Amino acid sequence: MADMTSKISAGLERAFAARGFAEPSVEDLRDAAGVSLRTLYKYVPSRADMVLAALENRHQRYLSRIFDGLPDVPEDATDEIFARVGSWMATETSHGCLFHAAVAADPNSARLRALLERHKAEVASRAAAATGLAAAETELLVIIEGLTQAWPICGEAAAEAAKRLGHALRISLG
Amino acid sequence: MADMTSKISAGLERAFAARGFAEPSVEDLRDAAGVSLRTLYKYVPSRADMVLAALENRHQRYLSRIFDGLPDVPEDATDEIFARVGSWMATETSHGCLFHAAVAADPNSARLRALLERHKAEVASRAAAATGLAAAETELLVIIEGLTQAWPICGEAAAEAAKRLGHALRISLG
DNA sequence: ACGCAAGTAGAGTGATCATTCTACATTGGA
DNA sequence: TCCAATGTAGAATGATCACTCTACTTGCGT
Repeated sequence: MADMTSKISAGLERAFAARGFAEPSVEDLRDAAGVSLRTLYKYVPSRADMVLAALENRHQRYLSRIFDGLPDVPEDATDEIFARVGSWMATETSHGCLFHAAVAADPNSARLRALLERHKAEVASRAAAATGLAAAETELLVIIEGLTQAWPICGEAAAEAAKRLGHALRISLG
Repeated sequence: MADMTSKISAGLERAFAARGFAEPSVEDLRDAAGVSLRTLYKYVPSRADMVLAALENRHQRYLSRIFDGLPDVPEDATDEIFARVGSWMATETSHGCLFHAAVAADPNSARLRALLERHKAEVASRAAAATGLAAAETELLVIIEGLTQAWPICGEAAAEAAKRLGHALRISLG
């Protein structure tokens, strides 16, 4: 069932986001997914795969929450992206990026690294397209990453700082 | 002995930086510290304290590597800070900030959170002072955090982007 | 009705690992 | 010279935990 797969992925994402990657036992993950241990292992054959399934789910949710239905005017889209990243941090994650956290928890996993790079590459390229700042894709990524990591420390002030950096960048590009 | 304490802290920092916070067993940490298990536990009474000792050591090393002996001219100091952060990433850390990684590995530790905040607050305030951009401390923190997280993905290009953001920021502040 | 496909519940297993404990070695000061 | 402090080496211990297995239930197509 596709139902089962997405129910499990969503539950896993919630569990890892709330409690980190090290702490939850597979039995905790089973509770979060709302299925039996046997079924959980049928759809997701190891704990490492549970991490990947959770991140796959988050990737999709993040992209649609940040980039769907942005304003057409590039200046407005830029501010809106940073505002949405701030709101994402406020409601979904109290501490940093879940992809970086997963890699930090298991730095030797090549699959995890690959997923992180795919996620960030897509975020950067969509941001470049929506803001019309294609010549400054790396700068946009730096701002988004910085906002994400600074949020747990500075809160809303980080989003305001990101917007000001976006304006400064646009001006300096002429 | 003060010797023993700093030898142990340095070894622990090396081990956690190389292999993450989850993987190394206490016996691995003992090997990295170069002492016996008994002595290790005498100076650092639990694995959680070993993480804190490693981070304390890193905090000092990071501050002195990034901020010691900066140029007096604010423009030059700004570029130099970003260049040094890039060089730190290149030689010390392949993936992200060790403090964020530690918090991600154990999100419930209040001591770890406190240490992260103290570290970032000091980085931000020293950067603000050295660059003469005291009015934009949060922007500086966003750039440094962004550079640190984007480095594993973009490499040296992240440092160049950070420098351009620094210039744009200085211009926009008039 | 029936039987299979797919689910639940939860006990068992084997490995790993933080922490403690026992036994021994060294060293420097009185 | 002796002892007390501080170190090394590494074997128990006890808990946790990923993963497997057994036994039972349910719903659907024919």
